[in-house]
Amino acid sequence: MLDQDITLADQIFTRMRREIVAGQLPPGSKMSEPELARRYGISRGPLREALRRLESSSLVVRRPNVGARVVELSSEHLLDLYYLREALEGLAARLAAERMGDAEIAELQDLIARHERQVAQDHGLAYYQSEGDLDFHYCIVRGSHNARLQDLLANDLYHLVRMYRCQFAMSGPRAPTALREHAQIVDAIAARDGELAEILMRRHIRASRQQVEKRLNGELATPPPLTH
Amino acid sequence: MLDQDITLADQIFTRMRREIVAGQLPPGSKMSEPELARRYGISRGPLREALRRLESSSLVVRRPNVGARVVELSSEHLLDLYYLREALEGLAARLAAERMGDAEIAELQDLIARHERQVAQDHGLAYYQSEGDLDFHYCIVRGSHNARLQDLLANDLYHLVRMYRCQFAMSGPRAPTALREHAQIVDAIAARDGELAEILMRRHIRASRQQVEKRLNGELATPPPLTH
DNA sequence: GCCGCCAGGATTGTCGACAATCTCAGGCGA
DNA sequence: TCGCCTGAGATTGTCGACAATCCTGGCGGC
Repeated sequence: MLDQDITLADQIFTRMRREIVAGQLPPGSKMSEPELARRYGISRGPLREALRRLESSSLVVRRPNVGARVVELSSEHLLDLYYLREALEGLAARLAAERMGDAEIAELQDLIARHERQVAQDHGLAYYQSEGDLDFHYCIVRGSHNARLQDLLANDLYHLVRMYRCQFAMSGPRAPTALREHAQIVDAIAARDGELAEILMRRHIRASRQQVEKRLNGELATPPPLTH
Repeated sequence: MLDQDITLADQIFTRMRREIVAGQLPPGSKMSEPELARRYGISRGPLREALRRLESSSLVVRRPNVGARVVELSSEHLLDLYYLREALEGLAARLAAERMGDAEIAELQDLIARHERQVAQDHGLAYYQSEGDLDFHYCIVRGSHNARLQDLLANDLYHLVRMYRCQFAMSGPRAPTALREHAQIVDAIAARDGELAEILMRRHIRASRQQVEKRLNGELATPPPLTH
């Protein structure tokens, strides 16, 4: 039909990933192969393949002869993730400043301008928690022209980040600040200053991490990680 | 029997990964499922699972309805890999300096001492191209106490690095230099100087990358990438 | 002579069934 | 009453077979 060239296992993989990230399949819940196969109307073959791919995306954990469960979220792993992003996206920003074409940079500037209009309109409430933030980071990563970096961040880490955001109900008051930092990074890239772009991006992500750490320490009156 | 708790697909996965890295399954070669299943004496089910895991390790590429091939090596992807390692292992070194226990550091120092004795004995010929180099880096990564970073480097990237080393016949005259740089990094970690450890590690990997770039540009009379 | 079309063969994707393994409840003994 | 062992039940791992899809070679038309 439209894009039926995609294999059945791929469809189920994408669908289950979306449901896990959104929380419809809650963390820690057991994923019975026969049950899921009935639920999605497929056989266990493609389903197992989808589970294997979800495992390599770190969205489910499998134990041999026991089964698969949706990954359990922990504040420790969330911080691990931020450290990784700081290093990887810092690299991406540096490479983007060195490698992006002029057209790509213009597109990026346009994206930032759209975000600014949207934030001004919404009073900056729904920027950070929406897809807008990840959109920006995704553009930078794509601009790095490093296939492996792109694959790693876009196919694995960002889905995990979105999962944490949904589950931990993270939004925070960083929306206007984040947007300003984004604009600074774009300026550095437009100026072809890779070193500065890397520094700003690392600082940007470190600030997010530090805010999460504060929240986890209970220093901020924001939604707790989860209700157990 | 010994460690039969491992599932059949896991055994095949590990075995095929070893053969791909060593070059027994040459890059670009087609991996027919019936043929491989006969060859390893298993069915296509576990074999497909092993192929899927090899794909997520970037050792094979699969196209729907077409099949799997051993990944093609390219100098571009090799450089991508070095950029990633520079960022990730720099992070690992910083975290290691902050988080390693005293016992772990003593172990690391012991490893370096053993390497020094070995290099003195072998006149430094076979250090860089052996597993010794990756052993060192693996210890640092383990010391980062960041599960995701550890998983990423040890389970995926290092196998790719070893594959490139085997296929490109990379050794180079960097053996004594590399060992000296390793010792400096260990000193920084022992001094709990995370910032310095990161700088030194990044410089260490960048130097390797630059040497590879020179070689790819034909400025060094060393084995060419591959004979086509 | 070159390009497009078509059938043959092989390969991959998918399915249902059987065997091996784990989990959990219940009973026995100390 | 607590702990260990055992057996039923369910689940995962593995296998072989069928259907859908793709590559290869040859043929006909321009």
